Amino acid sequence: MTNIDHRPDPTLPEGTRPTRQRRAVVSALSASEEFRSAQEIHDVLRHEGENVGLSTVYRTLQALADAGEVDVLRGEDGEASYRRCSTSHHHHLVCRDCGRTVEIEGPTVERWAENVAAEHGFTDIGHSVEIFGTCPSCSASRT
Amino acid sequence: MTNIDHRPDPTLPEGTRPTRQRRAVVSALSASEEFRSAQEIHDVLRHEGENVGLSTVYRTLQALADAGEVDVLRGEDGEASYRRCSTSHHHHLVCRDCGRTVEIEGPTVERWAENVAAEHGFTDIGHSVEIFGTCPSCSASRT
DNA sequence: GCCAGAGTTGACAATGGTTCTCATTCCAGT
DNA sequence: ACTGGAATGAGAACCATTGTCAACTCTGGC
Repeated sequence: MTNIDHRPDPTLPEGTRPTRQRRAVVSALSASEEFRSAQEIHDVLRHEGENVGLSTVYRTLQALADAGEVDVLRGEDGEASYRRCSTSHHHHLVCRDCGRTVEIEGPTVERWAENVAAEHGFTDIGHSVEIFGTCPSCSASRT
Repeated sequence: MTNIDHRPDPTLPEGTRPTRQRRAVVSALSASEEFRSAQEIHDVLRHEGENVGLSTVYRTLQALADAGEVDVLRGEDGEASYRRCSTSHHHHLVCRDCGRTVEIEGPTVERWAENVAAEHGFTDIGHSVEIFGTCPSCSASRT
């Protein structure tokens, strides 16, 4: 599957050892276009014969997330999902049926968020923006 | 971007019985300006002498959320928090230290989200926007 | 190569929010 | 009051996530 948008494979944070386990997690992430939960990644690795402990999967994903190497998305149920992402700041357009994701850039929103927050005297501003919808193919296959 | 101050007390969804327990949950929500987790509300009620089971608190909050009577916000840890909200569509500016919340309206973002999604052929569009920051009083009391 | 020590791992336990179960209780209409 | 369906609540179950800690494994220095 071609990588149309700029989403380089994640790289391990500096100062960490490139162990077999961590490489496996990274490669599992690289192999998938969609968001995967820690548990799913753990399963994938198991089926590939790569034995990696669940704790390690969690730890590695968290490290990657902290380093900004992967996106973290929280589902309605609060479960965290991870996906490789472009390094620049961006948001997501997610299909609520199939989970297909498009990365979005929006200078408009960035500025808007900054302004609104500043107006209220808030500093140290961050924001999260997710757009949900039904993607073309899913709305086509709707009975 | 306007600051909405009108936040009516939530009302029980139709077709449900206005029991003592449900009333208590609603009134607890009405009494608070901030987001409260289900557990917190349960505690508040307990201290008020209103005995309401935890399950019931969860059920009631979920019903209210489904009916759009309250806002649901998921913290970083995935815990759900509830607050009464204005009925119109809006977003939040949340202080990451004290949890203080300001409701935000942003026609700009609404339009932007619609457009972006439409560009990609997505339909049935919804979105979630939250802005995080440090509020004036919290940034003042920082050591 | 060998060693030492810090980094890393993983089986398992523990945590904690949320949901489920089901016997009991409450409500509305007759 | 009577009755059936809705609602409740104590506790168990669930399950993602985090903590524990002994065993293991890199890496740099010798």
